[in-house]
Amino acid sequence: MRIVFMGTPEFAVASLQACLELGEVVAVVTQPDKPRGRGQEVSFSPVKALALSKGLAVLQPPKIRGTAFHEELRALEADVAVVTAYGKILPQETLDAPKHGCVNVHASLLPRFRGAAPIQWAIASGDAQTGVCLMRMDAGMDTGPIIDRAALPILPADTSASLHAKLSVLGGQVLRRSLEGYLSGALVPAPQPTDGVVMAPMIRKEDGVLDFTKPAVELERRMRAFTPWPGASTKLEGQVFKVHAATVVEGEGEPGTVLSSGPAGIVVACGVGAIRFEQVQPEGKRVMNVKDFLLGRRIDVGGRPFGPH
RNA sequence: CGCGGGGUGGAGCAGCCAGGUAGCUCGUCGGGCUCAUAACCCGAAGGUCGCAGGUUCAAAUCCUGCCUCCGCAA
Repeated sequence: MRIVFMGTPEFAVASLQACLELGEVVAVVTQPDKPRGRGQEVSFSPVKALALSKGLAVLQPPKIRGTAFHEELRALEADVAVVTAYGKILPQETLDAPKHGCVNVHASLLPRFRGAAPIQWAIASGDAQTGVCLMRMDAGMDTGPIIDRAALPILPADTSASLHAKLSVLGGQVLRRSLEGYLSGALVPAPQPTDGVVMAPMIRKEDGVLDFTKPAVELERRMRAFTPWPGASTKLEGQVFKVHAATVVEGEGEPGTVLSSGPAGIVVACGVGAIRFEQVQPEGKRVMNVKDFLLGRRIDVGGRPFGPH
C-alpha cells in the first residue's frame, strides 16, 4: 500500500515507524524547519529526522491551502494518508486527495477530548484512563468516525511526558492492527457518540501558573498534566519559581500561606487542602530538591512569598 | 548574532559592583552528652573559586575569549 505520512513531533514517530512496516511510505509531510530553542538555532522535527534517516521524500509546505501542495499530493497516488500530530488543520481538499482519505491517530478516547491537547486535559481532569483512537478524518475537529481504539490507565504518577510516550507506542500498535482492515473494507468506521463530547483546547502558557485558591488535588493534577510544558510555576521575589514535583497533603490556611518548611518540603495552603513542594527550580537555576533549596534560602512559615507579585 | 541569570570544599548559597586572610547553612568523619532523636556540644578532613589568556606588587573579585547549566522568548 502507498502511504503518505503526515506528522511532526516525537509523538508521531512511532506512527511513522508503524507505517514503514505496513507499506511503502511515498512521502512524509511535516512542519517546516524553524528556529527554536535558546540561541534560535534552526532545527527540524523528530519526524523529519526519522524520514531522512530512512531516505524518504520529505515535504514541508509552509501553507497547505491554495498552494501547489495538493497537486503534489495527488500525484503521489497514495492509498491513504496517515496523520499523527501534524500540527495544522487539514482542508477538505487534502482529506480527499488519497484514495481512501486521511486517517488520524488521536490521543484520547473520543469523543472525549477533541482538539490539540487531549493528553494534558485527560490528566488535568483526573480521568482514570485514556487511550488512542484511529479515525477517518472529516472536516471537523476530531469528529470523524472511529476505526479502532485502545485504552490505557492513567497512573497516579503519570505526567504528560510519560503518557505521551506510552500513547505514542499504542498509536503505532493500533495502526498495525487496523489500517489494513480499514483499507480493505473489513473495518467499517463507526460514527462517534453524540454525547460525552469534551474539548481539549491548546494549552496556554498561563495554564501553568499555580492558583492556590484552587483545591490542592486540582493543582497537583495540573502540574502533572502540564509537564513538561508549560510546567507549574509561580513567582518568588519577582522571579520565576517552578515546581517540578509536589504532593497533596493535609492542611488548611489562607491560600498561598506557607504552613511548614523543611527538608520534607514546603507546604502551601490551597483552596482545599495543601500542597507540598518537593522539587523546585528557581529562575536561572537547575531543578533541585526542596531540601537543597532551603540550605541556601529561608522560607518562613506563615508568610505568603509565592504569587504573581 | 533574540533577551537574561548561573558555574566558589559532597549539596544549596554568600563574597564580586568599591582587588589584598575562602564565609554561611547542611552533609561527611572522629569524639562527647542523652532512654532517645533531622536533637545538642566539641573537634577534623575536604576548595588549582568552570577553562585559557590579560591587567596588577596582588585577581574568586577587573578585562578578553572559550566551555557548560538554566530562565524568558520562539
